Amino acid sequence: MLVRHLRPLLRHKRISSVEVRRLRILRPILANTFRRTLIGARIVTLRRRGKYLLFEIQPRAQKRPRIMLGHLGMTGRMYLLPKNAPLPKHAAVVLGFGDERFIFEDTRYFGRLTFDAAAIQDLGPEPLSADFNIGDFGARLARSVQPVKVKLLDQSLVAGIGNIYACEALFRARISPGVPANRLNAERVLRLWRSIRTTLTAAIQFGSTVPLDYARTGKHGDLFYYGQTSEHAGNHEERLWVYDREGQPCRKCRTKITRIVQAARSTFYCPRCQRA
DNA sequence: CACCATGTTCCTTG
DNA sequence: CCAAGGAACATGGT
Repeated sequence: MLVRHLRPLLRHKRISSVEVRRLRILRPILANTFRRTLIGARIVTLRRRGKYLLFEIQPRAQKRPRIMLGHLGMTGRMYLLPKNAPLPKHAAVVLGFGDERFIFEDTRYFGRLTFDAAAIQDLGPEPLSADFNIGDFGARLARSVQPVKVKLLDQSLVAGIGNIYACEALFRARISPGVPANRLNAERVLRLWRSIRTTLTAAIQFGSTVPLDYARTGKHGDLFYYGQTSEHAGNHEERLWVYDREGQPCRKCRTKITRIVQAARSTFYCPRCQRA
């Protein structure tokens, strides 16, 4: 969603200034290398890989384009502001273009903006692409004794699933989160494979979980924000089946949603709909 | 003060 | 070498 929103706004633009306000965001590269590559460079296009944004950059003095990786971590935001607008408190990197500025804001500074490609080397397949092969998926699950919920967060198994959609996909697949990955039978593996795809497809339909038009959407109501173009915008109370719904009735069977902790992360599930 | 938070990486242990 | 668990990173909301 963010890529779709930003791509037309950034495409073909030339970067005139680079301000790094939080070095940590560039890890492991140095601010000088980062600046040297970007000043005067043109943004060719934007893509996505898992949770990473890929900025294709054509540096001024080099032939080959370079790929800059962006990751939002937990609290990262990327958006454009007019040049005269005040910078937010946690602006980590600011790129100037003519009369606008691209802002990478990140309250907790867990996000990244870097040319280090190592981060995407070991990513698993894109779940909505033909690369997401059910045979490989089942084989990987069969080799792990980890609880299936924890395994879904492994980015080398499938790229891009985070804590929210791991919970949501398991609900749709009617699988209990604590089941060891290698104890899922073929039927459950198939249900999980399909649920990952329907969960993510629905999430894209509903809209983004981050504000896409920050300048206009300054108001922060709940955990979620919606893109202006979403057909379902405003329908957020219907959006999630289990995530962050501890104690509330399951939308299918009215049983109270349970919260447990796995690998130091919250897992939400319906103990009746999702059985071991 | 307590606990919680959309994520990844590093360190330790087995 | 690998897998798994936990802490660390850093800030803010409740």
